[in-house]
Amino acid sequence: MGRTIYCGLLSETHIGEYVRLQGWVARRRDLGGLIFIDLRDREGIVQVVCNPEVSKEAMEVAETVRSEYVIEVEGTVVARDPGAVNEKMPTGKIEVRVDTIRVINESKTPPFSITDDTEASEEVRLKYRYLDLRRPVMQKTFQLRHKTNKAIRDFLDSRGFLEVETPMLTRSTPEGARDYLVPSRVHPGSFFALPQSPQLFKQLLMVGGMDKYYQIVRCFRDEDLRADRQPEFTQIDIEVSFFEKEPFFALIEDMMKSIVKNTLGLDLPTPFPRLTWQEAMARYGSDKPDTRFGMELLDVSKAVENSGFKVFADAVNSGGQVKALNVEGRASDFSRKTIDELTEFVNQYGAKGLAWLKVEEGNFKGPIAKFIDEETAQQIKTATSAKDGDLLLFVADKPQVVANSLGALRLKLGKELGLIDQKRFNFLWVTEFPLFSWDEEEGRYVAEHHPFTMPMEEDMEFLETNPGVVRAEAYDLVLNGFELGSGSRRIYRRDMQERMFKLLGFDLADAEAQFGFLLEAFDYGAPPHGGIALGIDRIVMLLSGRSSLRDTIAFPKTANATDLLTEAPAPVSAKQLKELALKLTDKKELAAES
RNA sequence: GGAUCCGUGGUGUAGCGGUUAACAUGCCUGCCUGUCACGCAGGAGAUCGCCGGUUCGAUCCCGGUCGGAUCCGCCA
Repeated sequence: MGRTIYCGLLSETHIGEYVRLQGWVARRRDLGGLIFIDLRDREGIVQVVCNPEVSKEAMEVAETVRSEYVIEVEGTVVARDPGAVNEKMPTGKIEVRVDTIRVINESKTPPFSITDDTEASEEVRLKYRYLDLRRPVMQKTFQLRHKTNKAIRDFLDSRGFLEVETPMLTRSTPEGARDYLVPSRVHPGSFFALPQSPQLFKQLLMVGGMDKYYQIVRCFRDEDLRADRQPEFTQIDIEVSFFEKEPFFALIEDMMKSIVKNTLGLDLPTPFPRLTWQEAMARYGSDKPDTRFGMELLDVSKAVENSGFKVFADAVNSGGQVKALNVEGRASDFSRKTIDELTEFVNQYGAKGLAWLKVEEGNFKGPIAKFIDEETAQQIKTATSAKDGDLLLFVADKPQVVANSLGALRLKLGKELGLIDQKRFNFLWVTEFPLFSWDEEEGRYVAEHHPFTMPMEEDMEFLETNPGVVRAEAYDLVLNGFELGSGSRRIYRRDMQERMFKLLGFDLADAEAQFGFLLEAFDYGAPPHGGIALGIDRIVMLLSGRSSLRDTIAFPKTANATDLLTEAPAPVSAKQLKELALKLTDKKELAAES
């Protein structure tokens, strides 16, 4: 016979009821003549009491149980004496007076304490992930993740969307992330790729008349990891036919509203603010700005272009810019040593230096102050609104370096100075992304979003003449400085798609070989369409206030792309390799040859 | 591919060119009828990640390697 209720759901309303509980021993307090057990299950913890005056047999069993034993108890829910109430526990006003205990399974002593405040390193937690998952905070995260998925499905169902699955074994296509490859046994020498996203399939579903599609789908990218990047991750992938931008933005806003309402119970204001990519880069130095605090990038290029400080003037006159952050009122918090550390920080982003000025009694102070003439000083003050007690931090460089370094510095300072309101959820659309970006390595333009993105109508004329300025009908949804996902209106005509491939430097035969199926599909009445894909892991991470994607994935990979629990990846047998017609080369030998 | 930080009883940390390798917690035993981080008394528990070098002597210094974390590059 099963449980009658979860431990964590018991409350004063159950006083007097006879219950059967099944769970894990979180803690045992043996007072000699009385034993308390904190019993834990998915929903929480409740205290059960074994008293020989109630049941001598139960007492004897209770003496043998240890941490993480799986037990079943039966007994009566009773109110605790006023003096024995534990205000810190949700179930602290009651306890269960035990009649019988049964040990269902014993447990070795766990390697770390199964509590929210466990001290165990992440390495240990991942090795014993099944124990880590028992911690209440993990249980809550995965309940939140479930609610997120359910909110998405309920919402999209109510709007007439169909969930359609697409292949996991598909073909490798050029562009984009490195593929995870799967060798074909039936076709030696040929490989499937695991999908980076279902992009082409969802477009084909539109050609296939599905009209409104969504899928909660696993995606794979064989690139290096970050705290917010895993090699396999889950997207909510959405595509609609007869796409129109405004209704579509409203749809996604309503979906996010529904997610936040159904998980955290909060009402999200809509519509979300929008920034063009240009403006985001100019003001925040990022295409995914965290708008929970100010301290925006301030352009002082005009102010310093004729100044006596050569570093600044030269930067502007060679096509670069000079921008500043105004750390308002905090000048006295920054010593030379701390500024030196900030300089090292921006060096990582390619900035050659970090100039600074403090404002004291209306005057600039600092090593570069002597190079700033009075007129320039006035102009800098006007451009930055600098006043007494402020610290100005400058980077002079190419626009991209200025944006990257000051954008990152802004975030770092925002966090360290406590400027960020952790309770806020600042959603933001970033629109009008560039269609292309220049790839130094390849010496050609590459698609900023992907090669199926529609250029903006008004920029079409520059496609061949000045591709760098062409904007795309592409947009990102950003939350608190994290990119939740990207979408776009798609190309749906063969001629436009072929033009795009040409611009990307594909020769027509290659394009035909790799994307012929898509081009051919466009020949058969493809409807205009567009969509978006949002990272569910990241959504859950932000909603649950965690700082690592690993905390939102049941069995995540380490930074080194391995699984410490199963020890995957692992070598395979010679027989398996032979079946797949694969031969291994020594990686070290390979490296030596090249 | 690069940078930085970390690796010492089960867990989390301290430590020092020669120590009986320290502390907390956990674990074991005993006592304890209102605890809830129970308390008290006692006890067990460490190849100081691995390999090599320097040294009379290395957990400590140096080099390499493996593992973990964060960031840059990379991630249409």
